[in-house]
Amino acid sequence: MSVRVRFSPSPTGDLHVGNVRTALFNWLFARHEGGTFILRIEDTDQSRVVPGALESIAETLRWLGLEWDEGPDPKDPARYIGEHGPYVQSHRLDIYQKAARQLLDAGQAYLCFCSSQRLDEVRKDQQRRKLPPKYDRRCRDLPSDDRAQFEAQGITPVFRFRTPLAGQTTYRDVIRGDLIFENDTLDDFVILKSDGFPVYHLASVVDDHLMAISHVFRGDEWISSTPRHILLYDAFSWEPPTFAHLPTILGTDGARLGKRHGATSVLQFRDQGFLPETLFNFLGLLGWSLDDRTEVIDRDTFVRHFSLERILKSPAIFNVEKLTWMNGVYLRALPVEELAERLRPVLEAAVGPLDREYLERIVPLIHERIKLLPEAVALSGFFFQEGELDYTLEDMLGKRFADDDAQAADALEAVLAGIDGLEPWAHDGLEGAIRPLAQELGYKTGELFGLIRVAVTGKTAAPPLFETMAVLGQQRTVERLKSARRRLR
RNA sequence: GCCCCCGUCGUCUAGAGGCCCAGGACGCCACCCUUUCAAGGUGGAGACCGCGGGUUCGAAUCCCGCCGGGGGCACCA
Repeated sequence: MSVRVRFSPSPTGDLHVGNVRTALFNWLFARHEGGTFILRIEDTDQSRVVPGALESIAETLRWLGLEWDEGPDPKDPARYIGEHGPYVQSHRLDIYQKAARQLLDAGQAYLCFCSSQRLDEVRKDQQRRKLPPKYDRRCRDLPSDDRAQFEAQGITPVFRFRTPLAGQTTYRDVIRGDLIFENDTLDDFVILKSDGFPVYHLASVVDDHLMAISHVFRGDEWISSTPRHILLYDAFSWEPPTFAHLPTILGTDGARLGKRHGATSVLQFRDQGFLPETLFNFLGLLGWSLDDRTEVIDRDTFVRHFSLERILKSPAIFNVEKLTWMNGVYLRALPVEELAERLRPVLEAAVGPLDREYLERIVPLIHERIKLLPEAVALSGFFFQEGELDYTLEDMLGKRFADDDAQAADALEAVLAGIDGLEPWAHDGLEGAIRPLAQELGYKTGELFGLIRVAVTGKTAAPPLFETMAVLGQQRTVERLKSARRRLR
């Protein structure tokens, strides 16, 4: 039997890391098994649909390289890819209505005319009496006279599933083993709403069957709903798929990921300067591991080794610090030209159009110093700055020259003299001219270099001095040294 | 209230009865390298394996109870 899995988000907003981890595991399993990865949009609650959410979902998946084999065509919402479509549930209403009708005719479902007010009252009363809130089955065996009366009043009924009153419903979860539920803890849930839309349970069961889904990987918040789904498969005489309920991803405080946790949307992480390969790797390791030591894993290795057996049961807290470390790892692994191109948009937004050659000389200097793309701006800004640098005398003078402006000025003077007319203007020549000066003037190299560093970059922490001066160019370097000298007068 | 799931360093995890007085990674702290910052290297602190009982010659690993955390119980998904 061929492996067919689906990722089926609701278009209610951006995908957060939990959703995406679910998508990733589905995708990995499909690729590992040579199966099919399907994207399905579950928009049966029209009131919650957010415009643009579908586009955002597609963008997130594409950014991470989780391409789907069947699903909506991102280029044209009216079309779709695959033979089991459409893949947007609101385009499949007739299918669900037919299915609901089928259950009704078979006596597996019934019409319910109860108003939402009555339902609310029943629920409130049950809660007040510390009873589990459950539909009281008022319409389960409604005499046909009553039904005719309700219909005459023009009440649109909902379809409810006729849940067995006794017995057990069980299923085997690949990750958690056998799960057993008493049917009397379940109630007669709605399958078709009065607006003609199905409820999740019906829609997903019908679609998973029609789309020949073999494995359902989804968040573990669905564990308690699964018996309902099993009951539905039974009612239709369909073979249920294999279920695997993935552990939750929690926020730093151990609570469910939500608005209070800073960035949780994957697109936000992208905008903060994380690379897609970082998110892919990191999310792939939340609830799954390759072995006892490997942390950095490329996508081919993930695909090759992904296995159900190594999926964890326990929830994981999303640790941004480790994510940031990992981004540094991926950044450092990037070839210079590629990093330059990824950095270009970020830098150009800050300093304007960039010369390719200049950029590619700067990138190696900040390469192993950035963990996030936008950090490049702060780290390399002085390379692009025109005119005077902004720094304090205190920073420039450091401990050694703190009370001795005149000595600092003399030192700078000596440096200027040393590099005057230097040819070629490159690392080795600069070092050859400046390093001996420290000893001649009686300073430690670090003391002299520190002075120059701030004069030239405006910062106490910067890339290696001579490389920096070489890339910065003779004219700018000399200008800045002179400017620093002037400030000391 | 009822039902279900989960429980190894702060965090991500390895561990499927003896290899574990528990290994790796992030973070943290030292030291080394070094012109600063990074990167890299070495070392360290950090987990009485949620707690209490069993079973066993032997348990993080098996069983029971408890506690803690999370989820579900909608004409939401």
